[in-house]
Amino acid sequence: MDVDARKLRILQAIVEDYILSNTPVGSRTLSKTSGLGVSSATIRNEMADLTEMGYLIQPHVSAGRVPSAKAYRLYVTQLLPQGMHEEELTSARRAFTSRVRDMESLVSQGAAAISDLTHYTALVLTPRQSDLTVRSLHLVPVGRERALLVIVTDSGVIRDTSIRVSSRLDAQALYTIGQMLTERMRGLTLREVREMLYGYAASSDADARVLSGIADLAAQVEKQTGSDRVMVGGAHSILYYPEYADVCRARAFMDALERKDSLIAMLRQGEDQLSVRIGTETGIPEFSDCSVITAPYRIGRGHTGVIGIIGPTRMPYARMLDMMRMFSQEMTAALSVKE
Amino acid sequence: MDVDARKLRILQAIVEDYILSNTPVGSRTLSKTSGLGVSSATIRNEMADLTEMGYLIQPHVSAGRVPSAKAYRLYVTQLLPQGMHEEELTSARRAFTSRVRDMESLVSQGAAAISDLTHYTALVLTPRQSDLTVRSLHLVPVGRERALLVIVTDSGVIRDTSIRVSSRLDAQALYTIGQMLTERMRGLTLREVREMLYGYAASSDADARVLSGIADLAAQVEKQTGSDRVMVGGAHSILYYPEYADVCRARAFMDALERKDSLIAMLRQGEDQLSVRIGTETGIPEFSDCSVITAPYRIGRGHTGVIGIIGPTRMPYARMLDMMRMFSQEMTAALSVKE
DNA sequence: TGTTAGCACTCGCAAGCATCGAGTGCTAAC
DNA sequence: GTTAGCACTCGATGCTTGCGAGTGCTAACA
Repeated sequence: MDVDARKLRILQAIVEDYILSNTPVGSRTLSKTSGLGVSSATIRNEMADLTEMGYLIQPHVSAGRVPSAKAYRLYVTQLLPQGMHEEELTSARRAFTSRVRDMESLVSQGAAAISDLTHYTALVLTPRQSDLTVRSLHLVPVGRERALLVIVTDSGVIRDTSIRVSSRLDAQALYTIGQMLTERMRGLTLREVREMLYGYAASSDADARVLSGIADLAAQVEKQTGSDRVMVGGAHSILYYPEYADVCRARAFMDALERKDSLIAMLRQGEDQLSVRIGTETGIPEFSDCSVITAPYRIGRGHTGVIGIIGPTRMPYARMLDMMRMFSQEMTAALSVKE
Repeated sequence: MDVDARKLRILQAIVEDYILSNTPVGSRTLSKTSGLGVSSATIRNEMADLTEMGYLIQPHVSAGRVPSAKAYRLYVTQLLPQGMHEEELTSARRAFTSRVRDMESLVSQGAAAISDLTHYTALVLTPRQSDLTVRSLHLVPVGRERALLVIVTDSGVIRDTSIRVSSRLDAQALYTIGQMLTERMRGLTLREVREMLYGYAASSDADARVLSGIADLAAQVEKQTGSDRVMVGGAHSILYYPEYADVCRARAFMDALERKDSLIAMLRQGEDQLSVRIGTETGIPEFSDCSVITAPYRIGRGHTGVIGIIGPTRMPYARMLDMMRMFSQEMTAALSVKE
């Protein structure tokens, strides 16, 4: 059997009706409201075909039809209405840019901002940074035996951590050490820096305090740069959708959000382009009734992070895709201006 | 009427039974399980008195009794069992200290750690910092026209923000400016620094770039130090309590957690000592079925932050009080070692 | 005078049952 | 190919009923 033009139009009407109403769509209501100009009986016939083909699901024999994941997939791939809601988009853009003005807040508050503006749960994956190259290193005294290590990379990203240093080192000495480290490490990747520092810790004949300081530093650098980090914003948004009126489901959803490693894997998969994953396509069982829209953002030369939203499969895809595309552009723009 | 010793014992038994079971406590079960050595009829008489006095509530005539907020208050004030669960406490202490090893993670991850260990929603209020005094300032170049401003205070707290600076300033110039600023501002409070910087911005005859950089900086300092910040951890913990099986209630709870200003006001109220607030004592309508336990922690000389947990009034108060006391000690210890 | 056994009574809860109505599938007519 | 008509399905709603945990009261007892 073939999905002809009329079937497509009916399917589109069902999906869009269901997205708004969250109740099974009946043939009678559809023939009245959709403006297709055919009677309910005709629509019933087509619906029977679409059900047979797996695009529609009947919760029970005397209820209307509900779109399946396959239907959403078809809808997103072929049926998305284009270029609407310009005014909504520009106001969201304004709200977003005014909130994430500086780079630090971009990643930490980005998730909250995206969630606020979409009313879905937002995910932000920070770029992996082991292969950024170092531009300079600085040591700033912050107290007895403590210094702040600042690493400036060629993408302008700062990683700063507090480390322990020898009490014999004053501000001037730390400044000099910073310059020395900069000279030796400029142009190396963070991974190389980490390995070099482990080398130092093993071979240097300086006193134990400096040794342990450097080892500390290496460990910190490794921890902070080697692995992806993911931020979740607005997890409670899900409670506003009737799909999650059951607390057990909401709980399972939120627990899944805590398992950062699987989230990271999911986000990394759609790393290079705007993508929609529907139901089981997410690869996470708890999200099999959800859809995930992800978009990459770039920081410096080719290092990508990912932003995403997650919500019930019943989602206004067109609007959300436009929004995510916009957020991605804004994040990338914000991060490249600051270099 | 008087609350005699036997009434107290019965009330204690009811509260503790209810905390575990979350079902109204009946006279028959109580006489069998509590080991009070009196019959159910006697307990019924006492229960009737306690109900009349406002300590117990009857959901309906043929259900057992449920403790009122007044009962919890009496329980917390007079009836708390002392010095138990040492082993649980030490294991929690170990888990906590291993997770919040350095100062940066202490505040940001503290909320998550406390929530994980208590299974309640955790709150961490950062100390107000406008009256810390400055020890030194540093400017670190992080890219074209951008520098990292690091403020070191006498409590060892670092506030760092990224600011815009003139492109004509290289690393050496920034270092010198940092030294100059340090000389002028050492010993001033952050508030004075902010005002001084506004003065600079208004009066200086340097070029516009430096002016705007300084103004930027002043605004940032004001933003980051003037106001309290509160972190919420484990908001979804609430979903595990049957009291919040209704999604509407859970939603109201989480929405209330988003209103940071009222949270801050609540936390600041119990600022100086370990405190329990029950039901309406929290001062937040959405939390009128909740209890809040807060404990102060100290950073440097006298600057206090507050940690707290929030959950249903049906809460194992003795254990949680011990835990919060411990967390408060650990936070204070961790923050004073790092000075 | 305080405690206890006994008993009638209350009322939420779950199960059973009838009713309702939105929506379907099928058939026959257009 | 489309449509009107009609019997049928089945979840949702609402009502009744029986059950049982728990109460309050009374009278007997120590």
